[in-house]
Amino acid sequence: MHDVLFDFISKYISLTEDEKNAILSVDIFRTVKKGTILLKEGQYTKDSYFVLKGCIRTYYVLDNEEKTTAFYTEMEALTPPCVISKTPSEFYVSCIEETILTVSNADMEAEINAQFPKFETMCKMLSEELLAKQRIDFDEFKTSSPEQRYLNLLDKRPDLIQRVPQYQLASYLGIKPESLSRLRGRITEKNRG
Amino acid sequence: MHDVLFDFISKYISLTEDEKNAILSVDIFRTVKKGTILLKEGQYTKDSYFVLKGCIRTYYVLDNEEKTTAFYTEMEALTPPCVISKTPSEFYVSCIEETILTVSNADMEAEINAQFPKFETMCKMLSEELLAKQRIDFDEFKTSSPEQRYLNLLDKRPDLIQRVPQYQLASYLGIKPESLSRLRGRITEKNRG
DNA sequence: TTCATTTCTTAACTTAAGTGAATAAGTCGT
DNA sequence: ACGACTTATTCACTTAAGTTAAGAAATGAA
Repeated sequence: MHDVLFDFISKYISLTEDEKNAILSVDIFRTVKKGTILLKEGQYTKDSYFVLKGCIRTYYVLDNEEKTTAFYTEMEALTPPCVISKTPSEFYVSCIEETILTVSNADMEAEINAQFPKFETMCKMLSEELLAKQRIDFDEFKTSSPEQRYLNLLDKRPDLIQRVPQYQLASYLGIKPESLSRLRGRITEKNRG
Repeated sequence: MHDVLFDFISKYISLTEDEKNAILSVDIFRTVKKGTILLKEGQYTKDSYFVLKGCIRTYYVLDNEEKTTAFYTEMEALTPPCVISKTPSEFYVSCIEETILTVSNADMEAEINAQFPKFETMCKMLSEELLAKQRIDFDEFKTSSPEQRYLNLLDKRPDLIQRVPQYQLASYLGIKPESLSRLRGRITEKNRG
């Protein structure tokens, strides 16, 4: 299981056995079951998450409706904005499936940095890469219709459509569940001709 | 003029005179006039931009139509995703107004880092902060209607509505220029009763 | 100032998303 | 297997965005 973490890290920097042990000695692996809420709206937290296996999502509750805005699956990391801004969280984080993840914070990061500074370099590379990736996603979202977004998702992350309830996918695509259902109908209609 | 840059940096780290000089010795200040294209689709580049005064925008050309997705004004930084991914750029960067900015790349950054390592810490903080900020923006975009987005922009960045042509604001809001014009009419209509 | 070009508005029409409500299908725990 | 609850579909209706096209307003250059 730890392999997933080290495979991920090795994309950025190479690790000696000592360094691996340094990480294992501080890092906390957690297994959480489906439906567990890791973070609630209004809570303060310093924790970042890294998904080793499973799936978590972030959602807001607006006008008594859940608005899901992101999913994190294998090898994906989430640092909630409230960790950076030191304000109460505006969203919830919950587990869609039984999930294995690491939970870490700035103190732990500092502890690892103290033992090998290249860890900080990795963190910088990682957040630059995430920033660029998210920028592309945002641009794609802005420049395409709900239908194009759905087809794009089908192409890029087909697994999500299998493992996630449709009403959660709907807000992720910026529309209502009824519209997604209709839109899907329209597409299969087309494909039959 | 350099003050804008140092004011910005001082939000993250404090600088000695020597350190300021180290930055000035490598950094390149450029003044570019309205309409100048800093980056074209298909080009390779290693350059990041930091706006000291003025405004630049990023836009795609899709189906022969410009799709503007972001604006950068005073104290805002842009590292195009293609710099990170080392692929040709998917978008254009151009100046909306006469603009003063710094243009820097990883080599220059390394040169500064060599002289004072806390610069890297600042870069990490900066990209983490930008990531969090962009995440909030994306979530707001997903969970609101075009009209709410426009009203939100009016509230948060009223300057943009003044300095940017409306057809560029439209795609930034995820709609067509005609729809933005109509939407604005609807709003002023409401406000008169 | 004048002309050309760019940007914005308006209108009629088409298409799709939002809304409210009812029903169907699927899931979970006992 | 049963009922309770959650999730997905469907329908009729409303609202707003996309499309096409024409014309008005603003901008810029000669």
